[in-house]
Amino acid sequence: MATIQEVAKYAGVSVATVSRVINTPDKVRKHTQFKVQNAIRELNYEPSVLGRSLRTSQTRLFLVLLPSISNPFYAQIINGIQNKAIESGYNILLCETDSDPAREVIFFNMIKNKLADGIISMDPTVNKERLIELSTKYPIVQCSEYAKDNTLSYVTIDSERAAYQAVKHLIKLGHKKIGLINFDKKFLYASERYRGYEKALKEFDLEIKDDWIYNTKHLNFESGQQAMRVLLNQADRPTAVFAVSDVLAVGALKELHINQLRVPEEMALFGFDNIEFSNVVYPPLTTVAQPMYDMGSISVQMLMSKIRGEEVESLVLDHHLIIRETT
Amino acid sequence: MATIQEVAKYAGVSVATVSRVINTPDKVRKHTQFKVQNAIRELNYEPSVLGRSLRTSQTRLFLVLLPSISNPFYAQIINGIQNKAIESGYNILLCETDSDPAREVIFFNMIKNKLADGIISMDPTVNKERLIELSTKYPIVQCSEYAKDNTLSYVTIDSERAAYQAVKHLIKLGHKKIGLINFDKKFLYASERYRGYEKALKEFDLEIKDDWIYNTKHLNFESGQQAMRVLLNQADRPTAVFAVSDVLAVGALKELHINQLRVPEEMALFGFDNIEFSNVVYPPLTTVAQPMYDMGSISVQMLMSKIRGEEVESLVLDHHLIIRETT
DNA sequence: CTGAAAGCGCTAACAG
DNA sequence: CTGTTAGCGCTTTCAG
Repeated sequence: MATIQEVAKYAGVSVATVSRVINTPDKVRKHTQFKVQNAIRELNYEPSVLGRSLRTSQTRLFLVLLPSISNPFYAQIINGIQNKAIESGYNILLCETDSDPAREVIFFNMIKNKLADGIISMDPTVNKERLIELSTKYPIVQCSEYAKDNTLSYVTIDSERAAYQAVKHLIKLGHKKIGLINFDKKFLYASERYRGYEKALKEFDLEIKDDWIYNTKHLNFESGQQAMRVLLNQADRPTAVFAVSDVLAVGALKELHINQLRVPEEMALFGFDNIEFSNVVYPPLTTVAQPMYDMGSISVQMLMSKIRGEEVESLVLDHHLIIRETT
Repeated sequence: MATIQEVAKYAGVSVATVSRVINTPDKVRKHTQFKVQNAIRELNYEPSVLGRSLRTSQTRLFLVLLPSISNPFYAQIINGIQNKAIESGYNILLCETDSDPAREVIFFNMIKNKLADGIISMDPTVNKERLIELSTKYPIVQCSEYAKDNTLSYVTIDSERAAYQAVKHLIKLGHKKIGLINFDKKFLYASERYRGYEKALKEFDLEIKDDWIYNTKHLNFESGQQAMRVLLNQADRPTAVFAVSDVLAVGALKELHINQLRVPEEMALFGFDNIEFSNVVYPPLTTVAQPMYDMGSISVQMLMSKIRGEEVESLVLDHHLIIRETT
């Protein structure tokens, strides 16, 4: 790679002028501009982000933190993020934290080190205190998952209400015994969806039975399957189950197949997230759709505002139920 | 963030000494070390990657190029990459190219700009010429997908042989009419898997019928489903189908469900990749397992060797068939 | 409109 | 063992 000095020498001007041609062309005479442009082309020059960053402290890059790329839920959000970012002249780097605090620190340091201009965090396992502290100094936006702290901006949905509606839908269908496959309640959305579940059951005077609630440790197919196995093993088992994530629901569905239970006749199932898989399994999964693409692109807009130093309002987007064939 | 100067002043030493304490502690007296360590702690100092990079031209970061994170095939490879990278003191940045050449350029520029020390490319759509050219200057390794060019290192499997074995397995089961759901043959693995398919059929004197071969444009569930729909619509339809990717196979399976065909009795199905989902669908998919984790970690080792300036041998790893219930 | 020069944070000779 | 200093590639005053 040629450096700015080489270009300057080649064009017979100073480095300052080269820099001006690149950043503020109006301040340079047309003729000089032309000479420099020519040198740039000839030498195949590209400004070094490193040198520039060191000087200006901006990289036009931002970090997207997510726990694991194997959860398809993130795929579409990232799509939205990526498109909007590129539109705004930014690039994104995906950072898989694997829910490992040590790894998180590495990525946080990247922003401290000015290797990135901002962070979109989608990681529910993120250290909230650290995130809040960091957000006082650097542009940070939370997407989907969020900490209950008003110094931190987020874009998300109303999980409690969505869960409430899902369970209500099961009730309207005549179900009286409704199970819940939940994720570890230390995650905000898990506890919110639990509350929605609870609220619906209470409203219709239905029993909330501990035996019908299973909290998984992990968010993968196997956990969902195992949860359903436990639920099925009860003498008095539920006739419908609400799973707080499609990944869990799909795993649960597998267990139903293994036990040759007819879905939804012998067991109804309601998922959450509307991941691509949910429409490929058989029968297609009834689920809650989040506006994933929008969540992604909006979080970028929010981040851009923050970078510009503007005040940013957090946002709760609409969801909707997608009734397919498991209910 | 505190700078090295502030630390130096606080500790009452020169910046050089601070730098030494960080990079080559042995060259510093214990007592001085202690003072500096203390200052570092007090001021919460972390070396700026930017300043360091500008000076040393290394970031201990590398880029992982992949077309799309929504293909679960990559998840496990990335796992292998990530673990090995961290072990080696490196960090990775995931770069989704979306098969968009423009985006590719951005990431390639990052390495030219010394923002990363190396690249692992898993993108089959990557511009091969550019990659080859780049690889003469920068450390680059291909993982899974590869260009047939011996200047470029890769780690992969023998796709042709794997496909051959898969189809042979179907033949041994008594199938005489075997369809193929393939991906665009401009991708090397697609053409290799095609060759394996062809070879097996020829060996057993079975008909290779164009109508039984469908090349999808995209690599997603829907394409697989559509492919199977076409295959089923034939008057003389195959009794078994080999799909070159689990994603396609899973989509195909959905179409079989919709048509109420019993699997494998009325239609057998063989996938490829052993993605997590393949064992969750019903019936569980027979497929080819690639050593994804190993591919990931080996590609890191290869990249490290390259960074150290060593010669690197490309590698073809073993695969194996996983016979589940769709055959 | 253009050039000279300072400096972003760091490392690595070089001297002592 | 430690300090001084040049310089990585760039942008940005400040003069002219």
